[in-house]
Amino acid sequence: MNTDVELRHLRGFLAVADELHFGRAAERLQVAQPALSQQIRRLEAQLGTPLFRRSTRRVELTDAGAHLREEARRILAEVDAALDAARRVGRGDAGTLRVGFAASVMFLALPRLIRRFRSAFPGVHLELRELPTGTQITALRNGELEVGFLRQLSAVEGLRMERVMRERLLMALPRTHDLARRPRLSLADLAAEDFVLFPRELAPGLYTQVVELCLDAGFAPRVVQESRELYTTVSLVEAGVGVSIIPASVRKMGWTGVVYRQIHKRQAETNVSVAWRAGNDRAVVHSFLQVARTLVRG
Amino acid sequence: MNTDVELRHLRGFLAVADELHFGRAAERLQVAQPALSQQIRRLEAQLGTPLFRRSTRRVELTDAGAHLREEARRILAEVDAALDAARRVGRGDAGTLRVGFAASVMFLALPRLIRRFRSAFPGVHLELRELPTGTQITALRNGELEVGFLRQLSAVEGLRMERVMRERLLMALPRTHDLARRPRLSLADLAAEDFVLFPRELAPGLYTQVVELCLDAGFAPRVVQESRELYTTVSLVEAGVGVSIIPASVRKMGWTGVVYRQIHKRQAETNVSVAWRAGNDRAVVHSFLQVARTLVRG
DNA sequence: CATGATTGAGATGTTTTCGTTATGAATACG
DNA sequence: CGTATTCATAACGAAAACATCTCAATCATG
Repeated sequence: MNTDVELRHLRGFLAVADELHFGRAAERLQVAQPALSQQIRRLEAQLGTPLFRRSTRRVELTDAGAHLREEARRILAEVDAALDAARRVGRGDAGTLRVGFAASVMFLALPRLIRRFRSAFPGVHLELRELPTGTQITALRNGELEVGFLRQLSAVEGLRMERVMRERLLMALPRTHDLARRPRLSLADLAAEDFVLFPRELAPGLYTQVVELCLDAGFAPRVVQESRELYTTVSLVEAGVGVSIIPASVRKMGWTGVVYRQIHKRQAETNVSVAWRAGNDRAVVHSFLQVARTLVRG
Repeated sequence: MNTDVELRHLRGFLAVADELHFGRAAERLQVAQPALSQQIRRLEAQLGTPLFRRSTRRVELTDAGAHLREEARRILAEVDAALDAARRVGRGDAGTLRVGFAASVMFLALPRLIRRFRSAFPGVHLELRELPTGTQITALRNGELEVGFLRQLSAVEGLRMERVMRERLLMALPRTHDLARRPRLSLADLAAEDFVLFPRELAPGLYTQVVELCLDAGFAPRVVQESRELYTTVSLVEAGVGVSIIPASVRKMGWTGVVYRQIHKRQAETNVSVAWRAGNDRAVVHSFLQVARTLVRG
């Protein structure tokens, strides 16, 4: 039906429609004038209707030509856009990327990473989903997720991982608290204190790690208050509700009524890894990983 | 830049993207398989990115390919649509047609004509404008209007005209009126009556004609009430406000409280002509005229 | 593990298509 | 009335797209 019409014909037609002059249009297209005449004659034959009314002295569009002109202009622009978009997707500058993250990672540098990635690859649409580590791992394997941020130590079959962040856990206590006067604290010093912690289900890995740290220190933390946002947690600490154990990056929030103390244990450290399916060669993924790796250096 | 990409390449790509099989796609396109391989290799070279990940046993889309697939499908559909539209415009089955009409024509068969045209050429968009005859004539010459309906008797330089309707003017009076009992009336019998007429500016030609008819009969009509819509005029007549002179087609409205009487004069006739610019060969215009001419026969 | 079937890619010759040059015809303009 | 401009036509040549044949790789199957 229309399968003999090629973009070349539309390009030629558009040039003549713009110039209303076969000679100038041919020059613009870098072809000889008779070639253009033939192209357009063929197009007109295909359509079964003239596109120009031409004498040797004047060229003007017919109704059909005027209509086709607008359409041709749009279509050619769309082809360009589509091809450029495909190029960008091929380079990893565009497309959709599904990123999962364990809740506790939100406390860390994820927001900064997202911002950094968005500015580096503005064409990429990010789908962010908060998911428990286990769910992420299956989702990554199923291809429902391209990238995951999780607290996973051991290797997982079929996935590749890289540590992107390591940060210490700190004790946080109210400035008004008696213990706050001492420059050094051991975890055991908190044995009798009230704790403010996030709920276990929100970040099971981190929760377990915190509890185990306490058990190592010889006590089980008495949680008097739960809080889903780290921001709230710290403000509760400041208000004197209790003490807490939080990732070091929180210090940057700049709460004046809270003091932080090192936990002198090797396990008092949280590792955040970025994970992706082995063999996933989507260019967007590598673009993202490239940005994620900048976190390692800071 | 993208000027080497042709629709052929998009068609080939789309076939393979749909089939995920070079052989079947080639069959669908009625070409040999190696030709397709080459087409797609060229497209990929143009884009600088692979569109398929292929082994000898499996073909699957890359991200760039998946994106391009949707775009290609849309673009090819749009090209088809654009070419079809151009064909239709060329045949006069589509486009925009600007139609002017003198106000008094609205009283006649214009609505029926519009309806008839719309069903015959649903692709054509009609721009209807009520304009005085004089304005229409200049608008037709300027190309601001393609077709006009007017009451013009004499020929006009540069325009072509055809009478599409001729209808008599009738006296209309309330059934309750004394004169309504007489089966035959002459116009002079209305000399002393109150008249309901449309305002002069609304249809100057028809207005003048009505007044001249009365003057011929030896009186000037005393207009006690003006009314912009003919519908209203007749209802006022029925209400006994006065008598009127109206085009015969109004009788079809079926007012029971109104009686109509012939005016036995040759001038008691209104001619409606359709006019267009001489040499206007827009296909839509001729499509419209073709429908307009059906009015002559009824 | 070997063999055959299937599938995409490569190489080569042919056909088709497209473009260029040369020429012709029509129209506006001096 | 002649000239210059401009689009169409014809003939030729080049480039491309395509078909055929062949190969290499992979998967299924006995």
